[in-house]
Amino acid sequence: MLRSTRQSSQDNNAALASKPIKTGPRVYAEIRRMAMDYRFKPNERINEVELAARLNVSRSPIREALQRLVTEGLITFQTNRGFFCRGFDVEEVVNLSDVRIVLEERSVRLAIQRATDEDLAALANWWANTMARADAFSSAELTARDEEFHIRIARLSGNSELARMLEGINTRIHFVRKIEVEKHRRLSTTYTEHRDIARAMIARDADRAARLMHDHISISVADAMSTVREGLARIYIDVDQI
Amino acid sequence: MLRSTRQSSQDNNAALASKPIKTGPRVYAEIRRMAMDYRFKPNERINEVELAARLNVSRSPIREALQRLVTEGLITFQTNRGFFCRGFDVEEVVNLSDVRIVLEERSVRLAIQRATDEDLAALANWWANTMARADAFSSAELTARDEEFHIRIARLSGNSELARMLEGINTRIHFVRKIEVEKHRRLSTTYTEHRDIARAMIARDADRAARLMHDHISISVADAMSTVREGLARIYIDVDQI
DNA sequence: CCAATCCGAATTGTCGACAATAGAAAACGG
DNA sequence: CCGTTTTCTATTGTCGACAATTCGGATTGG
Repeated sequence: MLRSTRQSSQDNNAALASKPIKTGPRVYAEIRRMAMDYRFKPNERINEVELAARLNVSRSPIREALQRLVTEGLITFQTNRGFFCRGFDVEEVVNLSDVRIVLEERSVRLAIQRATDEDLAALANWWANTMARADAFSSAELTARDEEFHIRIARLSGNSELARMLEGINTRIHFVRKIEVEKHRRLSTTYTEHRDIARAMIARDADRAARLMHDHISISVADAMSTVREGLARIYIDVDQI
Repeated sequence: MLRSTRQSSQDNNAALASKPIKTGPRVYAEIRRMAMDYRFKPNERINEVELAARLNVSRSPIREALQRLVTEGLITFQTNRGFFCRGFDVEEVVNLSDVRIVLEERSVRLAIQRATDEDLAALANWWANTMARADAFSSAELTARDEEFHIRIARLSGNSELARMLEGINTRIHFVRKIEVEKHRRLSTTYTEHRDIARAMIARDADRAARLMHDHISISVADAMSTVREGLARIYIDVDQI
């Protein structure tokens, strides 16, 4: 016998053990992560009912979440045809990275202007700590740390809109970062580059910090792109998960 | 006797005379414009049923549109409390403008690199034409032309993501632009500034174009902000429309 | 054998209904 | 008279249902 969907969704939450997140935001977060990780096949239509069934909710919260993700650029939409996972588009990544570079340069410059010595020291220490424990982290965790380094600087810039946009870009190029991290697991150029950026910030050397940031991003993006072009990166994993 | 809502919405479309736009996108566009023009009282809650009644649709398309507008930064949202019109926040405008400056600088630089001579000539001609007919335009039309000038450059940059972000910023600072246009109706500094930018682009003088763009934006924003701070601008109009 | 046309199944678009929640008003107690 | 608790009302969150549309396969004609 069927229990009401509402009940089952409650049960589901209970089953997830102490996760009292409202279903709306939860659904949004889950779908978002799926899109970030290319868990939908590129360019394939996203079936609303199927997704709804999988997440144990009705189509309403699904559609709301999908609509939001459209404006965030994670998926696309065509009237009467539905939502589509974006394909992996090299030009898109290049464009986003170009934007990212100027925003991150501005970000460090503002942070150098506005952050306190304590803030910058904390940043450097946090990163040093991360570097020291790098081996203990999974690739996913390392990717998250990489992203966090940049986001922390954006926060220190004092410009919340700038931070917001960079976060938006991050979610869209998440996959590229993942490639980089997995590829260079041991080859720790990223780590020293971040360290040097932090040092330049502490020295309040805006031009140097901006240049380091610029190079850091362009090099890693170019590297990731060449990996992609050589077909060495698996874009998505076709899982028959529950 | 009540006709089905679907029918009445069809009738509504027919009544609007040759406007066969689907209701979903139409609703989104209308609400978006309302938000852009601060037709909701700042910081006030947006009542879904009221809005639905006014636009002759059910709450579903309303909510979808509102969700999208949240991610675009035009309105805010709190779980179980609903959607709120953003207040007019000076710091937000300043932050957005700061971002806008770096993006527009990048925009001109890329356009200078990539656009053809014809493209740039067309830009300059179009603007010259606009200037010549400036007196015939309403303030709203002039504002639109101002926005279009910048968007055209963004398109010429060849970076669609850049253009997209600038469009997003534009919708959020639309009100500030409107202030500027209404204030300087006759004082045509904007017109000559745009003209000079176009000329610098034709001359392929990237540094000069970028600098002009930078100054153009910072000056107009600073000017608009002082107008706002002096309380000379009416933020919204309380209309008891239909 | 291929192209165009026509169905029928699958999917989206929108709706009205109901449950859960928040906020306001009323009742209560000090 | 003021602060707290309770009740009530207005609003949001989610759902299932149905209409409109699209897509793929079968059918037909060349």
